[in-house]
Amino acid sequence: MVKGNHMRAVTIDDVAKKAGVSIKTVSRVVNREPNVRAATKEKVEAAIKELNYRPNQSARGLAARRSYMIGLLYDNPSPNYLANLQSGVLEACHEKDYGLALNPVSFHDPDLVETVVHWVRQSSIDGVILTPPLTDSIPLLEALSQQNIPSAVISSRGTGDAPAALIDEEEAAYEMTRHLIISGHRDIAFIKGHPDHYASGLREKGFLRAMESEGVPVAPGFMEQGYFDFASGQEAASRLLDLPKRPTAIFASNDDMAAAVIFEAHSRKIDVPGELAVAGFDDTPLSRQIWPGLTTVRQPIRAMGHQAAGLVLDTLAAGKGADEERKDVIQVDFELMIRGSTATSR
Amino acid sequence: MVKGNHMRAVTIDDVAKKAGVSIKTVSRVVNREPNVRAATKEKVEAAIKELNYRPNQSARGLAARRSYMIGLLYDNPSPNYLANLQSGVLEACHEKDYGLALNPVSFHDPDLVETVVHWVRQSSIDGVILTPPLTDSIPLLEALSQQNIPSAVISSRGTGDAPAALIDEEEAAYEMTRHLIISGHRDIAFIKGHPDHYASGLREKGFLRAMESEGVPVAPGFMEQGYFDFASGQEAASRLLDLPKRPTAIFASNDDMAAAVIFEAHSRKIDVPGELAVAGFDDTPLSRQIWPGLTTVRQPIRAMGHQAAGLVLDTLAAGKGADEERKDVIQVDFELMIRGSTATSR
DNA sequence: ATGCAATGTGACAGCGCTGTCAACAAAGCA
DNA sequence: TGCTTTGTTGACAGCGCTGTCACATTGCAT
Repeated sequence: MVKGNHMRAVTIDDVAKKAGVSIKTVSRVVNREPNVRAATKEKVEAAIKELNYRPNQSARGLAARRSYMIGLLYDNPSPNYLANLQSGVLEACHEKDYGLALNPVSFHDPDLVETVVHWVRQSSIDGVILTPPLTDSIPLLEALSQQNIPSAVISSRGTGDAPAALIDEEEAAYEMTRHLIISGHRDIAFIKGHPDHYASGLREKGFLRAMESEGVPVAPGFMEQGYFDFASGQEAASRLLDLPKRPTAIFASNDDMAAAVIFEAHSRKIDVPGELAVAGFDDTPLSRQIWPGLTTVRQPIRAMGHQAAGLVLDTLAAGKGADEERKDVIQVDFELMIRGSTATSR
Repeated sequence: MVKGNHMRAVTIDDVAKKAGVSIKTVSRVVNREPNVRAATKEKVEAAIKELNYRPNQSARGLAARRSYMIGLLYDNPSPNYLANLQSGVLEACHEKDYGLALNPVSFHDPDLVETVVHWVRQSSIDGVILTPPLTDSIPLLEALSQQNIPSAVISSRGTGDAPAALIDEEEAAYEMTRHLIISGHRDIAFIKGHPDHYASGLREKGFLRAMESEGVPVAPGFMEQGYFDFASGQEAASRLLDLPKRPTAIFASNDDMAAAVIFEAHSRKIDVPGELAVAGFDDTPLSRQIWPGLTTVRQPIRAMGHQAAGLVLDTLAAGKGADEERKDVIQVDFELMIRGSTATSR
């Protein structure tokens, strides 16, 4: 029952002693504060490296009244989305020696705002990243802004003054629709995304704009409501494929629903892409793992996560507050991934 | 440029004042320490509730020399696996007011042990959860044990003395194989899992045991090496389906590889399950999203994450150290999910 | 040289909590 | 009844760091 020789971790004092300076100077170097002479800085950095010193987060957090953590808020996203995003965010955090706290919440929770604000306060979370559909909750955005909590949103509605990392959803949907039209389709159906997500509207708008600009009418019954999950996609597909004159192409607002369309087509022995072309949105791994490969819009989720975290961390580094109305919007490029599900054979 | 009316969060002093006791007593109640009179405890709890008090983690961490965080170590798992597991772990952490720190590492990193130990020390992580294949790194397990860092493993090799949450991998593979045999197959091929994972061996063993006990020989060339990812599954499937006398059933060691088999079959116009039955392992969402639905073994990953976190937190609560050789192993039930990919039609 | 701002550095308090230990109350025992 | 034992509570130090502010040093113009 040896009580573990918990050899004391190296502290700022050790570093200060070794470098022959005061702990405050070490603190300055660690926190990249100005007004440290280059020579001093080097000495300290050498000592840090030699002792392999890493500041104690609890002590830092207590003294500075912050946690050196940012929060990631999400509501039941697809595992692929979450894993990718998280990986990007984590990377950015790691670079800046920040921690990441996860907080799964519910968009429809009536106490959402209070829950989040209280969580941030009591954990001294320094900033938060919001993912859809939370990015579209005006009350939440307002509360965060008003409470002076630095935040960034992923793929937001673009409204609100939080910095954002996003793609041009409408343009992406527009181009995908054009791809279908150019491939020769005219009977194109669309499965809408979850109405809670602002992006759903943008994707729909892009679709409609392409149809209109190309002079292709949208047949009655060709706009179906979906909710971004497989089951809703399946239902929508089922209705579309039961239509007396069914579409020759279906554009679903995300990959899960597109996969469901292909699933339904398969089980009705409808050939994809021969009799039905299918397109999705997101480029999740799923799109490469089903057959035929799913044509979709690639969103660099991981990169967006990284960017968004960067935005929050920059805000933190800069003003130590979300005061100055920085309205950064990082728009990253999407890419059409053309795969088998829209292949035009003949 | 208002400096944010960061209304001071409620502290232990506020609670103590309101309850008319010393802060130490509040601390006792919060930490469920013994020797507090019931009446006192109630007073304190009332005050806590009324003020909506939650202890400051940084202060707690600093004073108690621990972080009230556990770490989740993983090496590039599938997004589905990670998301599920994490969700379970997070839930358990939440219940006990613990935080979760994520740490993606690399199994093949030569400094793995040092990296992990140092991370745990410097972040004062209180305990860790390991996921495959890290669970199979003897040096890592030994280091954690020797350094007295409470840990639990998910689906471990069962060796080592860390508590574990696992399923009977071999039995699951055995039963799945029997399912294929009973369905009338005799030409059954097997795609092995990543050799770094101990579970791969168990699944293979279960397969072989079933074949042997049913007196079904394994044809030459019917054991293929895979690495748990789609690409490797695709290569293995490709080789198997190119065989002069190809299998009528393929059992892949996980869903990603099984999906790849189905993909390959589709692209060669081989009917699944008519000409080729396919079985996987894990029951990821993918298995329901491809066509035909994938027969697979359901592992309750989320529940296992919850359990594993519970094991670590219990250790923490109990001995405040990993001293007493607790060798808990929670074995959870698996379930055969029979879907279209092994349907026996005729 | 001399003065004065700009720059660099350190002493020290204290962040909110837990561990230690001492004080005191209640209960058990002879 | 006095004494020990056990249970309950509080005073206080200090965890490792940052913020504040005072002081030391430098650069530059005079």
